[in-house]
Amino acid sequence: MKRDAVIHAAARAFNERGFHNTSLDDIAQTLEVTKPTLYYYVESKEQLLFECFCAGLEPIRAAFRDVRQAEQSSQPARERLHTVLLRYAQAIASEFGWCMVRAEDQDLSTQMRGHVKALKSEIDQGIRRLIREGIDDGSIGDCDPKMTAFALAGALNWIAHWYRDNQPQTAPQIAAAFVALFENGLRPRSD
Amino acid sequence: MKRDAVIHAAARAFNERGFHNTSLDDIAQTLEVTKPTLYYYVESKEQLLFECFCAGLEPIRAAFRDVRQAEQSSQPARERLHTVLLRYAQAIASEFGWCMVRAEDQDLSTQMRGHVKALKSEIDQGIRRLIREGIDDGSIGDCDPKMTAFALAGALNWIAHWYRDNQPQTAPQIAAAFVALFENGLRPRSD
DNA sequence: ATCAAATGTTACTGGAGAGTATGATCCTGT
DNA sequence: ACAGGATCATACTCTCCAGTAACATTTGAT
Repeated sequence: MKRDAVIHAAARAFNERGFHNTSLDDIAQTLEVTKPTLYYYVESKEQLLFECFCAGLEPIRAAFRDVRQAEQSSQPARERLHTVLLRYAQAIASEFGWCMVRAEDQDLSTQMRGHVKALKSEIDQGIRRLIREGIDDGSIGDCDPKMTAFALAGALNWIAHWYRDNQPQTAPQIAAAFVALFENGLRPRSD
Repeated sequence: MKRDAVIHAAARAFNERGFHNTSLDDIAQTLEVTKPTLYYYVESKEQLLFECFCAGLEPIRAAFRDVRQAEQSSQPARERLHTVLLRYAQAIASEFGWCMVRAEDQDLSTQMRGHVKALKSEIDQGIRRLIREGIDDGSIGDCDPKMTAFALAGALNWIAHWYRDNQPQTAPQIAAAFVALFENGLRPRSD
């Protein structure tokens, strides 16, 4: 579907220049078509942003589904969280990172804003739940799940602000370094 | 100086509606004046954003100056980092948080963009340095200073995305929870 | 009192860009 | 071969808003 090409081109453009500094003419030019062509595939600039958001979010939701399915396995929750965070980081480093993380609510209509909030909240709750499970099974030390989830997600979301494709580290390497820090903390460990 | 009132009003407006969804008329209305009055105090919308950025950043720079001055003290670097991060978090939770963290480079002219980048880099380098010192004096475990600085700053910067004044937790409480997590890590500790 | 400077206002310009009206062309099935 | 939908272009409209010109008023120093 060419519609996907439009979504991808939009995501890349938003990534580079931001939503308001990207005109539909810009996106069209990238695809070597004209603006009305875009309107054939999408009904407004706002919807374009929304689609980019959803496209980028999907891999993260998939990660949650996977660990949920493996829930019966005796794997401690901290390791399941580890898995989710790795995939989360890669999603944020994708071309959709900007749309998921930096786009402003105010650029969306009330309905879509509601959708977006619900999806974001779903992710947040998923992380909190894994943290609670970790506290229960002893794989995670005592902490406030809400604040901890904010801190973890924040550090990873921030990747969208500085990551570029020509980075020396690949996304998985960055994710691994981050998760190691979260797990071990700054203070040296004896074990 | 009334100029400060303009800066503050702009910061609050950008915070609530974003840069591009805020017109100068909006800001002027908040102050019960008209648009040309703003131009008496500031020469462009862009400069307004820049000033907000600088105003918000200043407390962070001050925090670095303070710990630098206390460098001779035998305080381990991890504790000095702790201090800086607490003040950093409060700065991000201020009304200037949006301007420091969410504003896009592309909304600034080339020169100002350069300025902003330099200032941000200065902060980043300061954090990295404290981390290196901590590794050297043994108060921080082995880690990559660059990635660690990104993770710490990212988690704190992210506060600007979700913090609202009516939050149950105050900014210092949030900061304390975050720093505790960074220091101890998720894995339970025996000590 | 008076004249600048400082501080504001009303009423514009100019450009950018989202979205559209209208019509051309291509492609597919019959 | 040709009807009709799918795909795309040209050439607009319309609104919003940053920035400005020209003019009013207030304030402070002499």
